[in-house]
Amino acid sequence: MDVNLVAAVRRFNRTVTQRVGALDDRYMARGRPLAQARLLWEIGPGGAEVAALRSRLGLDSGYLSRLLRTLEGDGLVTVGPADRAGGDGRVRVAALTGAGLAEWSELDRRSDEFARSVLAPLPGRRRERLVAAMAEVERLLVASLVVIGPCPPGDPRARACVRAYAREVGRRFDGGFDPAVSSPVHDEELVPPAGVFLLASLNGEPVGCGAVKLHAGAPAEIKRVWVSDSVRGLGVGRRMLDELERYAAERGWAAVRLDTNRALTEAIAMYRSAGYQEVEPFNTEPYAHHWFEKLLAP
Amino acid sequence: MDVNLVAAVRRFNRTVTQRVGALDDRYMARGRPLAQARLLWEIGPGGAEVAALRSRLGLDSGYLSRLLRTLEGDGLVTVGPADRAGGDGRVRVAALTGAGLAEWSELDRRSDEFARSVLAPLPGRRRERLVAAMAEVERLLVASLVVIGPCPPGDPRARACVRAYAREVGRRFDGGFDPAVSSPVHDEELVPPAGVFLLASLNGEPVGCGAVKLHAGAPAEIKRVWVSDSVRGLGVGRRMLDELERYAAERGWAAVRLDTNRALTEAIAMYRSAGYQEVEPFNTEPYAHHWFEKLLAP
DNA sequence: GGGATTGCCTGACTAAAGTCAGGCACATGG
DNA sequence: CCATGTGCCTGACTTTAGTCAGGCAATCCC
Repeated sequence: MDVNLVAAVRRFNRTVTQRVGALDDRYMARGRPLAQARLLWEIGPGGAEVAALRSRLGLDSGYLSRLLRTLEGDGLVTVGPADRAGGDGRVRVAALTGAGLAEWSELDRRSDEFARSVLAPLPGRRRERLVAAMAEVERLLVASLVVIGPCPPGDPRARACVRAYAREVGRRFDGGFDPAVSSPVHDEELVPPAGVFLLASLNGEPVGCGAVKLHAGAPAEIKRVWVSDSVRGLGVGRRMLDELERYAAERGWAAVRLDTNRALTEAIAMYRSAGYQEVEPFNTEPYAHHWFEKLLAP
Repeated sequence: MDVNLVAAVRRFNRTVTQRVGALDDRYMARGRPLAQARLLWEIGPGGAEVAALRSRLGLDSGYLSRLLRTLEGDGLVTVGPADRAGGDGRVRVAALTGAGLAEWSELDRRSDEFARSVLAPLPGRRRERLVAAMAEVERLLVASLVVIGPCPPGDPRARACVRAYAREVGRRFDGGFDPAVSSPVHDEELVPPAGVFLLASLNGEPVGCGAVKLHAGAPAEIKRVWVSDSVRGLGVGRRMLDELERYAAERGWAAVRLDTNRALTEAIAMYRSAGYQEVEPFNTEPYAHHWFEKLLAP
């Protein structure tokens, strides 16, 4: 990887995280310990479950409990049982009191003020360029936060991805898409050792999927490669494809293949650029127009 | 200010400083307290004076001393008197030992690795776009770190700016620039109550200057407005002008004026866009081609 | 040369952050 | 309905970060 690019990223990290980050903290914690301020902020006007707070802030259970007790003692927060009927009686939710809400608004105001202080010294044009550049950095950084890993096909997140996939395909195919007509894929085929289902997640939210079936005595077959709109163009599809190929290659398969619909033009371009060759139809999938195959390096 | 811009900056701050910043810290501090790791890093292979470390890291004198003692105890650092002949016998320099250098290299390697991990998931094109956007964000953020404040004209930083100003003017004027020919400005004229000299600094380094003389019974006169190349285009000149005008207005002056050379085209454009009107020559400055005046709001 | 200043150090603190073990109440799956 | 697990809590700790006052030696400025 180009050394100049790496150096530029390092410079950016240094400038931005140290200076802006540190300043941001000072703005947040108004006399209050930073951890408390962050917690108060994270609870927010709508309240939050204690478990959610723990995972969002990455805090130890005991430490969080103590922080909540302190805020409760200051009259900013109330912690009580979740009042959802039929809910788990163990989970507790934290909510802001009137005073807590006032405090939260103050934090919100300060956060706003800080953002303004970043923009204020710039002339109008540059302001817009800064914001545009920030949006681009943010969007592209997201790519490094997407993690791809195996997931049972029955998992709700996996199901959500497959549904999103079907919805999109239904919207884009000329004559719509009827899952009953397409050749079916059963969950058992996507569980090791028969195959695998991979999920791409961003901060725990599913943003893409892909699967491979390891057919005995035939090339492995890639299915259901899908990437959410929110992260399209960030190379997630390509990484998914790489992972699926790697899975097959590591288990001894020498080739993978897949079929696709002519409406999915970006997908087709990606397959070609990833080294897939168009081949004669190898199945009778009614929605397919193109069939691809790629030989895997051993 | 546009609410959308503010919201975008806040989103950026949140994503970048919290996620990237936190990760960066984890990468840095390998088992060692973060403050120690940062200090080790800041000392660097070339060593550093203790005073410099204190100001760069913003640490309390006692705390820094203790940190150095700890690193010394771990055999990573040696602290000794500065060995420059004729140097101040009180200043001490910290230097890395062999083990310290190894540790430093490891930190460097990790920092590199982290930068790579940000770039790695992206396809090549996007990688370059990310780096370009980062560079733009960094550059434009710098504007918010520039502070403008009064400074005695005899201060070495002020002198450095005035020298840089004269150098640049000498380079750009058709026939060069000879300070002896130009109408002189004496330090006393730029000290309250006669006038003021303002310095623009970025992290303590001078990056621009400007001065105003409060003539009795005449418009105040703006002199020596200069901005370093490194921060040009970020609105620093305009801010400097605003501050100088404010200074004069607050003390009861109703107008400011200035003269300038035709070679300084951006400056002339800035004066016009800031509301300055071209007027007849009000002095006999040999290097001036344009004279401007602006009425100040009371 | 003597008083004030500066650079660095030590001792004596405090507050914040974070860890760990255990305990109670509720939930869940046989 | 019992064993096991989960969510939250408390008590008892440690480590890290940071502050403040004072002190010594070198230096600077009359």
